[in-house]
Amino acid sequence: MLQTLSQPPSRNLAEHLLAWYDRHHRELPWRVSPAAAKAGKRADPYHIWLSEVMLQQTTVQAVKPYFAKFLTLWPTVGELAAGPVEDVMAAWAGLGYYARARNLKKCADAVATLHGGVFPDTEDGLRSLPGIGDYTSAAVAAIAFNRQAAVMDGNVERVISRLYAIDSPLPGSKPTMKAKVALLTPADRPGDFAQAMMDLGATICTPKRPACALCPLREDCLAFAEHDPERFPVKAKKKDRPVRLGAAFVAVTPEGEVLLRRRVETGLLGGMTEVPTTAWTARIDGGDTAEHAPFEAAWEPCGTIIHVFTHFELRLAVFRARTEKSPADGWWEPVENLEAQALPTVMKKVITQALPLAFAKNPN
DNA sequence: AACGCGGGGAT
DNA sequence: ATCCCAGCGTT
Repeated sequence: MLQTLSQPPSRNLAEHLLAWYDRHHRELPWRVSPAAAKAGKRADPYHIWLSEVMLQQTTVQAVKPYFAKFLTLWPTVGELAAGPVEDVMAAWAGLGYYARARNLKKCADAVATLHGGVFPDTEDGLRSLPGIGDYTSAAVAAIAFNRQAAVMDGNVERVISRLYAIDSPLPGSKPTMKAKVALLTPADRPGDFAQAMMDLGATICTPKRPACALCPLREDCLAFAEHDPERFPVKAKKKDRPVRLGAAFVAVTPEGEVLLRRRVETGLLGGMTEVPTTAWTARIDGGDTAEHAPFEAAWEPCGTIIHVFTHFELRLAVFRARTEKSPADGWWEPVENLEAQALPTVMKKVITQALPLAFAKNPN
């Protein structure tokens, strides 16, 4: 015991956490369990990369079905690189942060053409690829390639800030916290250590009502000693969310086709598909919101939808019209094909408001 | 360093 | 209502 007590606490802590991880880790589709790893199974870098990009600011539960769909459509990074970006956008529709999908395709192209179809196996090499930043490069390097990289995401920030009772606010304290993680990360099993920290943050060291009684790091935790773990991490307060208004137009032909457009590649919902809308502004000029419709028709108001984005709330008045194919930007898509389009959630809300059965399994 | 960028689940 | 989620790229 004297030996144990005289060891650096960081080494003790990592071993303690890994022992907890061996018993309590979550089973995830892209994860190689410690038992399987001991039997010689290795993580597939393509699977780890794909899952990590999907998991950026996105919950495990939301990612699972998309991860399965992508592996079915594109079993290897080479097949993903060979496919058209439009198919990737359509498959990504609903998952959000669509720049990730464009960069996912760019990254697959770079791996295929610049790296012979094999992912770089170092943190720096990965960091140079599109859509891979500080977190994802460290995570893939550690989990897929067993590199001693310091992995820090929102979960780890919370664990570290509590462990050391860090009072300075995020994001300014991030370098300090990353240095702490680097000191804790073991040369042996760095990937499991990273996943253990994230599992701990996701299941025990939660934002609200953390289960400290079950925490393997309780004895080392300064926030627990203070009896107020929820005080951490300290964050700068965020701005309030403004409201933007606009109108959306769902035009339907007698043949059951809907007018669609493609949004510009950059910015909000970049490269995704939409129905025509007015600009989204703070106020709607006058009361006649149908005046900016894509063409003259008997536009019929059919209610308003509300959609909340990260930095503003959008309220769209929805208009519907039965019409012949009128000259307009975009294309006319049969209703039964809408499910296969790259329609973000806000546009599915608009279309459903105008055509309640548009996305039903049997539209009749 | 600050900001833009989705969508959904938990509280 | 509010917070948060295995963050990244741009300015």
